Amino acid sequence: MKQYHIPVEATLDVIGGKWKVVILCHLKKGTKRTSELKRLMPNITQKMLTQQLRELEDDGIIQRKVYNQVPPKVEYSLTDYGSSLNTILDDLCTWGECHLEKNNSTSMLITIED
Amino acid sequence: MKQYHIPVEATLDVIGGKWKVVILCHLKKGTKRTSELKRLMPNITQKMLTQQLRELEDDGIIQRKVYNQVPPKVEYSLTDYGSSLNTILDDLCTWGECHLEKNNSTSMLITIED
DNA sequence: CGGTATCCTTCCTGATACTG
DNA sequence: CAGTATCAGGAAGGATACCG
Repeated sequence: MKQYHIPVEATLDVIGGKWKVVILCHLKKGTKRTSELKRLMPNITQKMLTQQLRELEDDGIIQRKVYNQVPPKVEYSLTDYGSSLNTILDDLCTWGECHLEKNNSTSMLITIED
Repeated sequence: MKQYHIPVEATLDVIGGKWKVVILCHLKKGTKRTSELKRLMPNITQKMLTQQLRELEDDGIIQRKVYNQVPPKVEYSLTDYGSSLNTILDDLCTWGECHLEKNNSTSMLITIED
């Protein structure tokens, strides 16, 4: 069993992956299909997207719903437990916005509209 | 210039390093010497500790104070700007505590007393 | 459309030695 | 004490091709 030295390490184990916070920020706004997530994160590879989604699912943060149809359709959404991260996710987003403003670098931001 | 797709990526660029949140959680409780940080994080290597501290310093999150004496003494502390992360750090810690409790895994936690 | 498998690069670790 | 340097090995992440 894994051993931590301070509790925050447990949080990082769950949301510390390179793309997990970004994925959760998108899912916080609502259910998304795999292809939607991919489009919202142009720089993520298919492999990493699947991998990070699986780990979040295994930790009970997100829910995976498969529609048995052709072509396939898979939807991801936050679980109730995952929603307990909403405050943190909001604060992380807000801090990022302020950080960008502070550096007069709003031009650094490209927002892909939903 | 770096391009982001959503603001939270800017936050992750600053505190997304493998050990940065843990370091910041320790510094939030007060100024620490290098050796203290090393003791609080037994699993971090000297190299990574120095590296993560440098990056945090470059981003204006922490302050490095060198005392010109023998043996050398170096102290690290949060800057005012770094303190703007305090709420986030607290929430991350709290969530980790709840997560550990939920999994009935308080035994997973080893706290090294200051 | 969603996911796997393979290969490759980069980052991180561990150990050790060395400097001011 | 704090930091740098080196090098080997492992883990995490990325690029590409392929499958149902």
